[in-house]
Amino acid sequence: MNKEQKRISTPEILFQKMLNRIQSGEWKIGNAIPSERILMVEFGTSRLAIREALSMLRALGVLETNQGQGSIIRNLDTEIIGRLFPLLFSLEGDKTLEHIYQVRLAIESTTASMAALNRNENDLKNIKKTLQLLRTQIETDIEASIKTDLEFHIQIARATHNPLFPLLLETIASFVSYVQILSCKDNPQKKHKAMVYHESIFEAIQNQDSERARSEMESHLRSSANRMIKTGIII
Amino acid sequence: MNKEQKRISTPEILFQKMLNRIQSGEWKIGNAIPSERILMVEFGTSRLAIREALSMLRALGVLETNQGQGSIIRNLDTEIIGRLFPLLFSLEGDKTLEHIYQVRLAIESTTASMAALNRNENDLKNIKKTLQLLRTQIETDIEASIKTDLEFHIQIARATHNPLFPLLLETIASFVSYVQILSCKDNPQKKHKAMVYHESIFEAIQNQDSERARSEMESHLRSSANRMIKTGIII
DNA sequence: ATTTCAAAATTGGTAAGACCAGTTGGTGAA
DNA sequence: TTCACCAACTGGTCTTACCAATTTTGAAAT
Repeated sequence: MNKEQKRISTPEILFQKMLNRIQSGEWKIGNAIPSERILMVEFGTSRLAIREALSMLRALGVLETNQGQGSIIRNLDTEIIGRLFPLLFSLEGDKTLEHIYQVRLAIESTTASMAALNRNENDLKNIKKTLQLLRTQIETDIEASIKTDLEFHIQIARATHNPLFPLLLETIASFVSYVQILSCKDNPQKKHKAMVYHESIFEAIQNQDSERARSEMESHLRSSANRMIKTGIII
Repeated sequence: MNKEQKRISTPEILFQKMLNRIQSGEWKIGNAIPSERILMVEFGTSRLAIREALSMLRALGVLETNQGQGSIIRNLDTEIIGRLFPLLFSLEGDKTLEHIYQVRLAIESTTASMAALNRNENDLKNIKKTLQLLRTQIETDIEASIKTDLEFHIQIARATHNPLFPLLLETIASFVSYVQILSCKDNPQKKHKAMVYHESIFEAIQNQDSERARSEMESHLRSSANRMIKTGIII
């Protein structure tokens, strides 16, 4: 029983038309698009429909709007993927701590290795700075050090010069940070151990030793994963 | 000179709030959300703002709306993400492609290895069936074989028994399926080569040889990534 | 009592008009 | 010339009204 074609609403049509204009180059990236009032007469529709279509473009990250100025077309990079990842992950059930760590292991053993090959001096400087911050925080402010720890890993991901890796990592990590806080407290021995790993990873990346970077990262993650899973803390 | 915080518009806020409701499970997938009139009083805002927020959700594919019925929360299928791909072509089309392949490599070299260790007989049966289907399709129906190819990779990801891997892979892969269709046409030699890799990967998983599974998968992906990037196919 | 079917109520879709809130640029005063 | 202020843009929001599709209701016919 073939249902009728679903009526396509006006904003939907406008959305498609605008998308076409962008793809065809009629609306160039970086340039401003006509004002809502103008679009209104141009498309022969109400402002409401225009605004809803623009909202859709905004939701996708193709459009950036500022009051008083207008809207400009943005270059839609891989950021959109990052925007959708959290949604995908939260809607799908069944995340155990172990699952998350397996993914993290897959991602980070690669980022460590790639970072060792692709890092430039600036990357190195950033990672080093974060590492130093971590070194002091780990003795004083546990909660802050968790954040810095994540930042350290993200810095490494950035050094791959593939924007997807930091995005992915942030998404994944948002699921575990809570646990880390509970786990790391009052465990000076473990803290020290983690710090040693961090230093080793940094060294390997500095020396562009991709294999060692990968294996140190693996050991680091495995050890912290084990610790947490053993303590039985589930998110 | 720190710019003021950009004013966040009402629809934007509503969008976030609604997203939270979805993620928190207050609005369940498959269920209808309250009508626009009700949301209007609930959030204490005008219907316009509500509608713009709903438009954003629609644009992301999390909401499906039908006149006279209302709106229901959709499970965000990874397919919709693939639809966005044509948007991220502009300047960095090939670079984006490369980035995606790097992530795929990170994920799949791990899934192959893990699958070799964790697969059970049922997994094996599924993979084998898909592989056989692929063998026949690759001679006859290219388009279908692209889908089956992806299915093969996802089967492997499933065999890790970590649900995050297939999810991740689907997301990533949905971006490239477009390209593959264009790329694989009329290239019997490459098709054969890909098939050989597939067989090898399967063998390794069957024999629970995790190291070989990893390396075969790596070679496979590298070779197909190279092919596509070299041919310079941009959508 | 059950079935049927048309009217009513409910849902989203669209329009028009008014006004608020930032930004820009021009114009007049210092 | 320089500075301050005031239009005239821009998007942001609300109200009201009405259209269109669907579902629900309830009364009439069986």
